[in-house]
Amino acid sequence: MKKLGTDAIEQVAAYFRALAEPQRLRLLSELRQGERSVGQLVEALGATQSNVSKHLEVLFDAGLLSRERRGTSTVYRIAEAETLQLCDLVCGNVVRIAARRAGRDLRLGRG
Amino acid sequence: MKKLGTDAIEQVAAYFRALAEPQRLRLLSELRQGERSVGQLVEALGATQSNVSKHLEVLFDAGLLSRERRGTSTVYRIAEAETLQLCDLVCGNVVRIAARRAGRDLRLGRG
DNA sequence: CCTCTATATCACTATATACTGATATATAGA
DNA sequence: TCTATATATCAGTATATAGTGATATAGAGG
Repeated sequence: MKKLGTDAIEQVAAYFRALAEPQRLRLLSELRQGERSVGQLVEALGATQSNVSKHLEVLFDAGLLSRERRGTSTVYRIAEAETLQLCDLVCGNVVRIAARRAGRDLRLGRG
Repeated sequence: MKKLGTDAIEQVAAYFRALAEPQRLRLLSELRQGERSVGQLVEALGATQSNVSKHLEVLFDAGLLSRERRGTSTVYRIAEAETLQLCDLVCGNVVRIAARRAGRDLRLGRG
């Protein structure tokens, strides 16, 4: 990370913010299997249509998803392979952090 | 990303949430140069001590930072190299998304 | 113990946003 | 045009959290 300007920092924060929500991560997880219509996603998550639509909008605005109108439906898909790479990296980090914490807890604060 | 349980999803979201704040990204950017005391970070960001301390707590709780008491000071550092890798990846994504948007804007909605 | 300094935490306010139910918009077909 | 379906958006509420100033805590030194 070089010196980032205020705008760039805010953009990066916005990117992370889009990912900082369980429901949106579930949507990404679902879309990882392939493109899906809003209705299919509503079904898959068991959430309200309004809720899913709004979260999809957030992900789309953040540039994480692309979409395409198909008849009366809108089909969403993950915009870039790098998004998945990112999720994988974070999942790995989370696992490592959990392991580190568990280890420290077991050794009673020696980590 | 395999099927993640509710807890795991929430943990990943929490990890992203910790990163979803400009002030915290600035702290990470500062700490990328090496360990720093709270006072040094207050100076570097030009923020209040209370504010910096709280953000450091959030990053620490998320497992992104480690800390060490040294006299009356507390010194923070980035806990894992992977955290930086993550930031770099996101910075790259943000740049690409911006470029994609710019291109689409220029071509009037053909992207 | 007293004081100085560094840091953490508290009480409070302001703002952002997740959620819901209702409504608006858009497309397909009769 | 009228209807049905799919999706987007609106209005309202509840909750989370960023920010501030004040206070509490902890270590160093007299």
